[in-house]
Amino acid sequence: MKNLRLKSARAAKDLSQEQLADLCKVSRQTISAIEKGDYNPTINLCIAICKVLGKTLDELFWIEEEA
Amino acid sequence: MKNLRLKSARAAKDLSQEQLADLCKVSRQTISAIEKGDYNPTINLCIAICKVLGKTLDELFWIEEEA
DNA sequence: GAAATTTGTAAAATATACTTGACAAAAAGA
DNA sequence: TCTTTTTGTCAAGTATATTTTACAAATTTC
Repeated sequence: MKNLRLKSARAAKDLSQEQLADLCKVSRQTISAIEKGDYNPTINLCIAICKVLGKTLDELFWIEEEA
Repeated sequence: MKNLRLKSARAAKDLSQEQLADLCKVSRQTISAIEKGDYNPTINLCIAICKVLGKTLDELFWIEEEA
């Protein structure tokens, strides 16, 4: 499932995937894969992304419904 | 760094590490390692733990200060 | 509409999350 | 004290997160 909240938060800071990736010290493909979904990043990376984008874990990564 | 919030939330539900592990479909050692700290679980596992314990990501896994 | 930037995606390699099995120490219950 | 349960930890293996390189499609900018 796509993570549109992340895509939106990144857009709000006017950052490209590559810029966000650099700030999180991770590759561009990793950011792309997370936004694309079907991906299971580590909590430390999620926290790093949240801090760069000024959001919390719940705001960007919490999922209400999960099969 | 130890995750005492997780340990506390588990105690509040009166669950052993092994019981929590079973409910999260993960090994006991993995739960032990997460509570012990120095560990970097995936976001999906964190979400599974949160749901079992009735907590949110921010409550159990958010970190204010990170070197 | 050409050039530059951004994004999607794929394959192979590497790093690391997680498992399994096992044993000892600590804690809890009798 | 004795027994049972819980927890810490280690070593070797498996699964998967992440990297690197690369190319094409899409978007933006001039």
